[in-house]
Amino acid sequence: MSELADEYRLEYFEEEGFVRKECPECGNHFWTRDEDRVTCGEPPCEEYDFIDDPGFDQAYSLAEMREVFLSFFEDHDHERIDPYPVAANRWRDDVLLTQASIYDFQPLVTSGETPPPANPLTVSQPCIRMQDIDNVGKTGRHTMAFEMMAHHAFNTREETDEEYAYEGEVYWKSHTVELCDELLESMGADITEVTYIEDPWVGGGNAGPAIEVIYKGLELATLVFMCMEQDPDGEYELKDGNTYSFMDTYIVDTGYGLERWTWMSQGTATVYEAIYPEMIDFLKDNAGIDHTEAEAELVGRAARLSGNLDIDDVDDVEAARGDIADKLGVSVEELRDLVEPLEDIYAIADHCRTLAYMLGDGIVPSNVGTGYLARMVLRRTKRLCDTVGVDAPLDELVDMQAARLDYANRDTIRDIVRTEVEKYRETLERGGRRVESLAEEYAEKGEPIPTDELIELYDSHGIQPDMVEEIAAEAGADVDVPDDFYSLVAQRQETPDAGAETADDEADERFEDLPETEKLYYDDQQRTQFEAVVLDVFEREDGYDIVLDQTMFYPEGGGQPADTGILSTDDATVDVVDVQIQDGVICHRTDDRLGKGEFVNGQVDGGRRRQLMRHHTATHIVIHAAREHFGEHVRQAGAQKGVDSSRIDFSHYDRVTREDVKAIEARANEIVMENTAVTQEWPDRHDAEADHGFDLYQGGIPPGEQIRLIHVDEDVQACGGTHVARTGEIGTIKILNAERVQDGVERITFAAGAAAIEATQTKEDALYDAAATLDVSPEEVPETAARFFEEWKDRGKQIEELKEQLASARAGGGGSGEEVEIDETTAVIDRIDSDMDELRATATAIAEEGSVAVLGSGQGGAQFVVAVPDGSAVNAGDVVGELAAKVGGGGGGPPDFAQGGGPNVEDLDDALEDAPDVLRQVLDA
RNA sequence: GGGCUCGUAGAUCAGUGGUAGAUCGCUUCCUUCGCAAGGAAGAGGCCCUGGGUUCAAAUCCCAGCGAGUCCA
Repeated sequence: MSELADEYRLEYFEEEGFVRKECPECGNHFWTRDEDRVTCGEPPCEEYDFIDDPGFDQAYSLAEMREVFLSFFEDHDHERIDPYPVAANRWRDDVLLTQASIYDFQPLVTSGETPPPANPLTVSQPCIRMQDIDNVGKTGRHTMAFEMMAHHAFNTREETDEEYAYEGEVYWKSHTVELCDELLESMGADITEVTYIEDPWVGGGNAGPAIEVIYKGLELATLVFMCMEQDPDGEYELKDGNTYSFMDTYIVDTGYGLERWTWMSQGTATVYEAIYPEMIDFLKDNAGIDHTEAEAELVGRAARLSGNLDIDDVDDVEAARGDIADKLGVSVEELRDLVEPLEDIYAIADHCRTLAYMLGDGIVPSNVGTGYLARMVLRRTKRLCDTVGVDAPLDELVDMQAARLDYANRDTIRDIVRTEVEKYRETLERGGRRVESLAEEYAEKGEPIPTDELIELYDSHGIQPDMVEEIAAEAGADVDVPDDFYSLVAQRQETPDAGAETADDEADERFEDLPETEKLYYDDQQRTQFEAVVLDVFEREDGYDIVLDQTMFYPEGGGQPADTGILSTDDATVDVVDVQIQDGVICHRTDDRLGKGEFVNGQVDGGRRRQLMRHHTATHIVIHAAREHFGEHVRQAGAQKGVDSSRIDFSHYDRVTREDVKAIEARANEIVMENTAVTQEWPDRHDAEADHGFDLYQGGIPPGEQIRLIHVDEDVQACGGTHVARTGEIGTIKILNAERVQDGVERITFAAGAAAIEATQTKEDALYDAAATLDVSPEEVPETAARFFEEWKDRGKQIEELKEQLASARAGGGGSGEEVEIDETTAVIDRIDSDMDELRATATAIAEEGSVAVLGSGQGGAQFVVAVPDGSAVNAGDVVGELAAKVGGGGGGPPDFAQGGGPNVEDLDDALEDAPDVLRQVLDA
């Protein structure tokens, strides 16, 4: 750490007369204006000093504070930008949720590939940190949802030769601290009390010096100066044990906690009361929490005390509870009864805000990804409501936060919450029944419910151990929840190795030197013929990769398969079977080679290409129609175009019904019939984002300063695929199927153009065939099929009845069977060539008459049934075993009724002849 | 993306290779002025689909479809 010490010697500190000190408590170095200052000022070295004594001139609400911050930086030459969604996986695949403002600009802007929307800029970015979920409500200062107010500046070093999307230095460390100081002063803070602690930052492969800003015991901001990257040869070893070196880009990354600034301005006991007071009041009222003045005073003192303690997570809170109770002169139980409901209410308010951000940004609850996180938060919130006795519907609570945050899709949010709460209720009901029967079972045995049952209940059925305890107690069963329960669950999840990762193809040096191929397929998407020069040819295992200077062949990408076709010179023609793009260079996989430097004539398979274009444009239309039909939360989650059919996966919180399909199909074909123009444009990416928002990037985020937009009707998407010129060229769109691929993700398969006609005809053929078989018109098929099915069932019942009648008739002496006296009883031995059902019925009937039945059948192999009347000493299982052995098989069953058989039908009669002997033998044994 | 659990009567679920069951609901009858309830009888099952193993599969194995759940 000390290696970076020089990085903190800022001009600003020098000009303002700051001194650098070392905190005697924690050993950290910090900068202060106060020469007499001893500690760094951050708990636990020092205590909160702003509760009931706000550190700013006036109290601000959350919204007011946000505005003060953003306009301060606007006044200091920053451009204000709109916040990004909390679902960070919309633009990057390494994280699920936005956890800091810098996430907005990773990885494309921080690496210098793409320019920032403005430079410098300021933003108040909603963030969600799931890792704080257990602390919320308990520590008094943790929230899962928060807004990180920030200002960022993106700089590149003067001396670099590389090209970056931004150039030169906007400002760096000194000015950043100066701005922070000025902001604090403008709020009325006593800046001699502010300390700047040196705290190098490392994360996500980047690093740099950073400064924590502490005021009155509260960390108000972190100023990060990202300027290093992980480098095995780097000269700086930082706290994560890796070595780092300086980058060409260096970025000011600040984070000012909106909630904390608001709290500082109000000095309430906890942060929650400062940021959503009206919601806290509502929840308290709804849960019937009504404190006497003495109680309220006690709660306030407890909050202040816990604020002053070294509390980083919920375990500390539990540990500290006893100390706090002592200091307040009450029992731990008394304190807990008073404080716990409040903690739950704080958590509910925070969780509802989290849900409002998530659902408001279009996250759909699911069993995967961000959807799973949303579901987890929702269920947890519902449990908290039930525990503390809040009976207001959850959708109303989430809506209160959504209204505060000004979301436009509040109806959808409420709908999603209602659907999810209902699903959860069903899960609980199902689980409850399961636990009840399990509890009764073990209560009867007098055993506690074993751990592996608990693990399965949780892992497979989503039932928390504490819920099992509750229900089991009612049934009188014990439950022993082991301390390491969750690690046992994790163990069960472990899989026996995922297998080695596939090794990357080694980089081809000749390949890297090639220029980017000129893409003719964007100039005129209708053309299929072109001329080009062969730049290079690579021999591959199963053919050749030919690189041209320009091409009309579309490489596989964005869910659109590659074009096929031919390349020909004066004396040779090769087939193009696949086309791939890598770093802008397009490779044509061919069956034979062409000479380097030759002129070629390229011809794309036009029929195939046109069909792919129809399907690609149709994909945009279908998703657009689905969005119109279901709402804005519908978002592409993957797509694959083909020649015969295409499919599109999209987020939606309910099943797609037949009615939905019809409506979407109708709307999609309306757009086709309107025959509107499909247009492309290449706007600046930030203009495009400003105009259309992040919904542009349904198929992924492309790099670069300009992006390609495709307009179809009112739909706009960033897309690299090829499209028809007018929607009418699609001909028709036929939805073939709708299915659920994951919870919260639906798949629609459809066909366009000729493929739609073919698909429809195939389906009609099936209907016509069925109609012909039933000898009715297609319209009558459903009714007739239903009638036939009913009749078929009736006949089954009739046959069964007749078999039973036949059986009792046979038993009554109508059969042809041989009767033999064995011991005291009569045995009927007979061969009836019928199925097992009839054999069984007959045997049962004979046994009811008081005789032993030994029946054989040659149908479907040699089969036996032996039935024995009550009180007979014959063991039917043994008899069948012996007989079946004679036909090369086996058999068995209970002593009074057994079945068996074997493959050798020709030995059946012999076996039956031996039956009397077998019976006697079995009796004697 | 991975793991796990479950698909049996209208509903909820038993049934671990050998004749498909229970409870509730439903229908009819009896008791009652009527209702709640009680008594009696009865109807209601391609045991999710398709393969495989076996003399024999609701049951065991594989695949698919459907539902649920945990984790990243």
